[in-house]
Amino acid sequence: MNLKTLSEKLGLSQTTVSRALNGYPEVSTATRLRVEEAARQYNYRPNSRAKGLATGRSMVIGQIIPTSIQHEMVNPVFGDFVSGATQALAGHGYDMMISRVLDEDEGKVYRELHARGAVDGVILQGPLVEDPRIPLLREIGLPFIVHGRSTGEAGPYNWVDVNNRRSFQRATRFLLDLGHRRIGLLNGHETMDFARRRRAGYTEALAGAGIAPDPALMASDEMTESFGFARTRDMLALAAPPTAILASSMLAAIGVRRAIQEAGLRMGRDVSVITHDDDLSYLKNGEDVPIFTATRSSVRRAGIILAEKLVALIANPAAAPVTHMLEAELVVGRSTGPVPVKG
Amino acid sequence: MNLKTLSEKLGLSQTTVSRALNGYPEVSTATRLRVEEAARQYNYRPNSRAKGLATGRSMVIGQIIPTSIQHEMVNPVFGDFVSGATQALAGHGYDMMISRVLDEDEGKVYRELHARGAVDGVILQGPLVEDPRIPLLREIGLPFIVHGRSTGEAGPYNWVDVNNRRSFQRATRFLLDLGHRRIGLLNGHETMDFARRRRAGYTEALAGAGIAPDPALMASDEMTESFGFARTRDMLALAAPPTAILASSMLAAIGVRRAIQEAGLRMGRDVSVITHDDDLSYLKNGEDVPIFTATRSSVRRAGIILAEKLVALIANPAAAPVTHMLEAELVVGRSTGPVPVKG
DNA sequence: TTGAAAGCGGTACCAG
DNA sequence: CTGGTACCGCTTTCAA
Repeated sequence: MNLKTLSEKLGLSQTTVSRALNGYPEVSTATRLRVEEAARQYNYRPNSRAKGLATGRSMVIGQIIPTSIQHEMVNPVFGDFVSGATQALAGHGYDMMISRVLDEDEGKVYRELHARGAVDGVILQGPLVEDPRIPLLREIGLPFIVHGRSTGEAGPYNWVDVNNRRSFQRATRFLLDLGHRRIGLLNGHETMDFARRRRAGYTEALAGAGIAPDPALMASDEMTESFGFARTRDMLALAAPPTAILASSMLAAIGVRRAIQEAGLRMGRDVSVITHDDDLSYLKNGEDVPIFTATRSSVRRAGIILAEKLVALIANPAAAPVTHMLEAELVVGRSTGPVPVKG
Repeated sequence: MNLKTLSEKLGLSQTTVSRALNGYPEVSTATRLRVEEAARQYNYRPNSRAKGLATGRSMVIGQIIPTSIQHEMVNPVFGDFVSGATQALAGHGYDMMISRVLDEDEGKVYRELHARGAVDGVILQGPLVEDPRIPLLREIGLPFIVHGRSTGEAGPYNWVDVNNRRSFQRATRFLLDLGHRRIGLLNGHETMDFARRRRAGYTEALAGAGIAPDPALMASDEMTESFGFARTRDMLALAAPPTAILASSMLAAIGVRRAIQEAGLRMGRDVSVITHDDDLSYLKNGEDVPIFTATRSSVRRAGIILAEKLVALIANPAAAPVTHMLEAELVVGRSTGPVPVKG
């Protein structure tokens, strides 16, 4: 069923039917109701491509899958982000399109998406320090919003980020307050902006306690389970092992926990772990592990907020840059008293 | 840059330029080269919507995000599937569009996608036993391929699935061969077709060893970490606890490991765990934990295979139904000798 | 081998 | 308040 046949059935012009369906005021109520009824009856939906051609907008938002370069695996919370963003976009009539790049040349893809008119805007994931994609998107004039920020980027841009620095500062301070002095940091790749900020928060908190950061307690790499495992094992083998560890991702944390277990130690007794995670069963079940921030649900929420901002941005490109800072919740466990400090 | 201005710059008609760019044979080589050069120079890309309008195809494949109903969280391997599928689709000029439904009425979304002409085909995720979406898609005539199968579906349909039954049969048998007699199964919701098949494989293997399945050792629910934790804890508290556990997902397995640890037991010594996982560091590091199948990479591979089949299917709708069975690898650990059996 | 023109299915301007 | 018509950018007959 298309507009032409629908209007013929109604004995009206395409113009009138279109207007009735799109809420234009100059249509009589009687006609509007009649048209809406018929549209419902025939299950009419305007063709997306035709509509897009006529209006010059695609009503599609693009996103490039953030795959880790080495293992071409996707962050496990990606789905949650997409779920949130897609839901929010749908509320404004937008669809979400996913792309992927094999090589490093993400710029080529953005250029092409724009040239084809395939998307009205894009979401930029996993920003690096001094990320070249930002000036590129600005140059080609494709509306975009960044999930995260990019240190070193001078110009204005729109972003939604979680307060990584502050979160890790608080988490570190929390551990310091419990009496820990040797705190390990398993961080993401420090080309990634978020990782840089997390380390900053960590070292700031240490500095506040008069502790110089120990390179042997800081690792940064792709956040896989084996990374978490290997580095934790190394750290636990040190002459002065850490009594607490900050893990920057769910996968890494799994490795951390396993390494602790294999070393014959117990989490929350011999070694405290703070990590991004969202399963509060740790707390519910009395495990002495403070949880840092609710990744899965917060990522979903970030997707929603980000999508809303992007839609607003496209509607009004002249508006001032949009920024939004999410504060991570620091959910702490039942360990109100100090965790026994080893060594 | 659009076709009109490009052809004007070349002093050719739109027709000729279009033909040259789309590889039609009736264009002289000289013209073709000239056109291609100009297209490159001006970075010309045909407008997707216009092309789609003219050809009647959208060159877009749709997919609805499989969110778990209760916790609205997305399977962590979803991103890997999308990554694989998107990559394969891109090779054929297709884009991937993601949708999401809030209510149970996925059918409405399919109807709309089809009516709008937004997609040329869809990928169906997470099929249930007797899944109503399959007859629905058939009815509305939208090409589709199922990731998994649906027991009880009489008509023909296209699918790509992993051999869940056989995998769990082999895994169970492997444990039986090691001397285990009490084997727990943490399964997904058994409305899901894959969960039903996994249980079948499990019970078949037990039957082969003359063991009657014990309801106290079988749990099935949404595969979260807390599910894995809680049910494992329950099972370990039994008078006759399991000496091995089959966990149906990565998240559940995390919970399993934690419960084992909390009970003061050691994995691979007191309790063996077989699970879907892909981080081979377990093996590399000598942990006595057999790994069942490489989820992340195999899901990615499934995405690729599925996308290829769907593209072929759309190109030739009259062809016989496409089916593809993936055999899961059973990667076993270093425990060539029997694992000490407790109790 | 090339080009003119008629769609594809909508939107939106301009009349009436 | 309603309708005629000119696009939107591309493909595809049909003629030349």
